[in-house]
Amino acid sequence: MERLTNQKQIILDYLRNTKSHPTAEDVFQKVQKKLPRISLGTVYRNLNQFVKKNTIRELSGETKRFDADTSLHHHFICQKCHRVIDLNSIIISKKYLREKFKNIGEVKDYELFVYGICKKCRKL
Amino acid sequence: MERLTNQKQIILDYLRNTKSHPTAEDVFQKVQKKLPRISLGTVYRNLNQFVKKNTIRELSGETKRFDADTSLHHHFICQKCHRVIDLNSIIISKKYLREKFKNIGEVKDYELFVYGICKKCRKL
DNA sequence: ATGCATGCAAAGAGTTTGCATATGT
DNA sequence: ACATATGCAAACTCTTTGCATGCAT
Repeated sequence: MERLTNQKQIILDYLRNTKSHPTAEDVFQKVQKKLPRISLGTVYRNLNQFVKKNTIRELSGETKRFDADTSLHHHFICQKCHRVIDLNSIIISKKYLREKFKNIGEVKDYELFVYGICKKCRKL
Repeated sequence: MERLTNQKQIILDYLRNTKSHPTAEDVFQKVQKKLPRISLGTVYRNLNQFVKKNTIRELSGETKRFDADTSLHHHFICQKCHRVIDLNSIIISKKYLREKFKNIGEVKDYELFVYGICKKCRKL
């Protein structure tokens, strides 16, 4: 059976309390403050385990990022500061896509990335 | 000024004549058949140059893939064979997104990934 | 002739893995 | 007690880069 370790709890806690879509390295650095002896390998192993169990989801992009919010939502990626911002409005329904692309394959999921310059960077 | 080499021409030719959204390694292996002495480094350098010039586009995902079709279209990614299939119908307009997310940032582009099991794999 | 591009090999990121040890159940 | 998880380091994959040489302009 899977075991609930301190490392796991703290990693998951961090992911659930941030909206920053951190990379594995980010997670490592944050978690390290609470568990100085944790290793990057452990972070990777746990992140991958969480993804497999669908506890978190992985965002593909230049660098992989992780998101503890597995509900249907999308992302805005700033082309300047590379920040990832949640887009909470659902833009397309899965049902619609399923119907639309039934001759391509069986649609399981979808992900929309919107690229641009975020408000903060726009101001600079 | 940028120089047009044999290597560049053959790489671009290959990209323009395939719909397979190859990875850098794929490109290398194909191009190697015509230019046995080409190096992976050259392939990477040229792909990056093309992306910068907007001659091709880069698809983010588990592994980076490249697409010589820079027009607005989306992708279906098979979760089994990892094939990338073009989805040619435009599902959302850029204008719509621009308006919808104007309080988040300035929308420049967007990319829709639809995940699922492709027809071919479905049959297995 | 000039300087951008190439091949090669080495170096860098990011990620995974083997192994002995530690720890949750 | 026992199996899973950890820390550490080595290994792997993907990508970039430095350098001497080649080649397009």
